Amino acid sequence: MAQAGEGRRNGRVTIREVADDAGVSVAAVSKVLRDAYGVSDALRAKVRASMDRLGYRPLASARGMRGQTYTLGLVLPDLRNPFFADIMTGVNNALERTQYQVMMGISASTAKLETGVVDSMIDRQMDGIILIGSTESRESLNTIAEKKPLVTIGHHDPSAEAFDTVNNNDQQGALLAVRHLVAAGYSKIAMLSLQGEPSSILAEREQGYRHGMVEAGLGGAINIASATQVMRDVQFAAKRLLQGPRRPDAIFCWTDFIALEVISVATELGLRVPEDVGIVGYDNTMFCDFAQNSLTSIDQSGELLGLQAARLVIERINGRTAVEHFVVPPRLVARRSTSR
Amino acid sequence: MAQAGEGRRNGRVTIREVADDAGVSVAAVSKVLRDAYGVSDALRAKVRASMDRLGYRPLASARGMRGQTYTLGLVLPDLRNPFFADIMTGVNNALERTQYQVMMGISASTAKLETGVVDSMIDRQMDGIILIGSTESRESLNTIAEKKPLVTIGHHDPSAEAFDTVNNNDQQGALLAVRHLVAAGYSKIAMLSLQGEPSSILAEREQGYRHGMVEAGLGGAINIASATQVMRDVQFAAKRLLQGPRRPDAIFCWTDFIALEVISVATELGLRVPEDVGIVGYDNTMFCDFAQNSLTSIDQSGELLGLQAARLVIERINGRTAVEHFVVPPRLVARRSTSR
DNA sequence: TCAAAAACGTAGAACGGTATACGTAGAACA
DNA sequence: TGTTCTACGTATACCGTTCTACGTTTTTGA
Repeated sequence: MAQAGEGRRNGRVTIREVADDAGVSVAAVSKVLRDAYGVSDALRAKVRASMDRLGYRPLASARGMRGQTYTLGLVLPDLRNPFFADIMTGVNNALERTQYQVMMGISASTAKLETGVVDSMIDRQMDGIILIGSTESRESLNTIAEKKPLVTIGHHDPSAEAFDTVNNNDQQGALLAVRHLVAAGYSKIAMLSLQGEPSSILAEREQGYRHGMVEAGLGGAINIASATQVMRDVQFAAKRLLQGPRRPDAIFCWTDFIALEVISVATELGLRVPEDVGIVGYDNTMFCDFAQNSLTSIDQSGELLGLQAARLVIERINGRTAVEHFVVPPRLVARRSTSR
Repeated sequence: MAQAGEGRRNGRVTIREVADDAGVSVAAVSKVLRDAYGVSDALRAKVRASMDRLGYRPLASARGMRGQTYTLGLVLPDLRNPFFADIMTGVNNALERTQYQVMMGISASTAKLETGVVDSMIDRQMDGIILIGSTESRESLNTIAEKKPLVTIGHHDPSAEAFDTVNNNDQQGALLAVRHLVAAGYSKIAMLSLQGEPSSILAEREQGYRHGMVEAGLGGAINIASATQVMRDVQFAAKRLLQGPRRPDAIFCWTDFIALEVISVATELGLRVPEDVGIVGYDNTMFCDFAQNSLTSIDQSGELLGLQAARLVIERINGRTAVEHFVVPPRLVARRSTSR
């Protein structure tokens, strides 16, 4: 076991070899590497040339021992939801011209796994952490923030001090959805929410939904069902709603791919979308636009969220301590699934 | 900048503190950590207790300097394709009871970015690398394999010696698709393939498609179009096919989400699926099952592929050098999109 | 009963960078 | 002309582990 590892390590160029090649000290090379103070242009050029010639790449582990690893950790709840692809695009754009690299981990939407992933990112000396759709408590997040610069996406905590948050206005997004449905003539509007560890964005969306219903004088029709992200569970919940005594004429779903599944269930039950039941999703992912779905959805500009999160975490790495809470307004994109 | 980093590092428990707490040497603690030879049960228990009491976690960077980091790198081409979620499930299952952790990177399906991601994983001392849907050349892969244990998923190279491969039989998968379409009464069967850097799995699928067409006496109708993964591009290619002079009555698409897009385009053009045009996808991702899609697809057991890849890379880390090529047979799942 | 072997534990040199403390030369200032 | 800065380089301790080499105790075998 050690054998294979040892054999492979050979051939790796070290900072010492670069220093020898350039005829300077190790410290000088390190300075060039870090863009540190006290290097002349001539020396910099000489060192750069040697690095290129030898194909030198600094070892992140070694750097991590005393300085930075130039690695950002990004935790996703789930790989099936294409919304996260949009966020990643934004993150990558923000990092394009920096020397930072992102490594992703999956929390599978459970606090236990999420903690494990985050801990292992801290163990791996990530310089900063971006947490998407976290279900952790304020204290847990503060604990993480004590150790590493932290930014959350999709976690509402406007009074948080130790970490930054990036969000769309989920309450308003839900409100837009309800208003749109009401305007389209629906009145028995239900919401399908997420079951499991309580998440602040779901709380916000539920709040917005309630608000919208009351505003439209439909407070009596408020009806929030919930299901985990497991297929079978969603199908069951959707059937319950659509076959129950208080059958809704519209369902606002907390995320697109759940909405697509609800469309599927409705279709199988012989219900027509949008005539018999209107459906609204959230995130406006690429699948909404497919003709067979044509799903009305709330756009929360995932790419922008990712971009901002990356910007904020790098600012924190560079020393900012004042908290920042970034909120983008959501936008409703109407499609056929609600055009009654 | 250093300030923030320094302030945060404080409080981290080191192996020395554990050793002091347990009243043993640092080396002894390290041995316990690595399950190395020469520790009595009593010592092990004592050390474990101290580790728990102090909340000790070994620092990956420091471990990486001499030994392993217990981190596996996994490179995905794309975050939008839900197929990769299946693979990840398998990988995670395989790693459940080990101390390995996976970190993911995205190659965006370009060799340049892929090289960058892989290099940065090597810099970060990942113990092994799993590459999904790689478009790199044999030499590049060999170069990587020289440095780290490497396993590819979705890359055919049965004569590779330096790294393991895990695949489904793509040629057979395509063959199944064509045979199924022929049996359902389609004859002008086109294939929509992937444009860009040549990929061996696409080559295999095209080969299988050709083979199937010839076998059915339809050699003259062979028609392979291609498009990148960009939405607009796919739509354009689909329209070209469906509005062209040799309009096919069925299209075999290289992956599900492309097929869903083709269904969308066909629908918008007023064509009925499956009556006017039959559609087959590949990967049998969760979206195929939705009633509005009901997409016939080829299942390649993503979860199994992920599981095997993780197993193989760990075996290599543990010293195996003999090459292994794992191939799983694909399975056609018929749905409404081809039931003429 | 004694030598040899096995089991257990320790000391301390790596690993490849970073960053502090310091030396030296030339420029600027009085 | 000396003094004080500033710019540029260097030497080297240090980060938290691993792992080899070695010493000591216990067990085994004849």
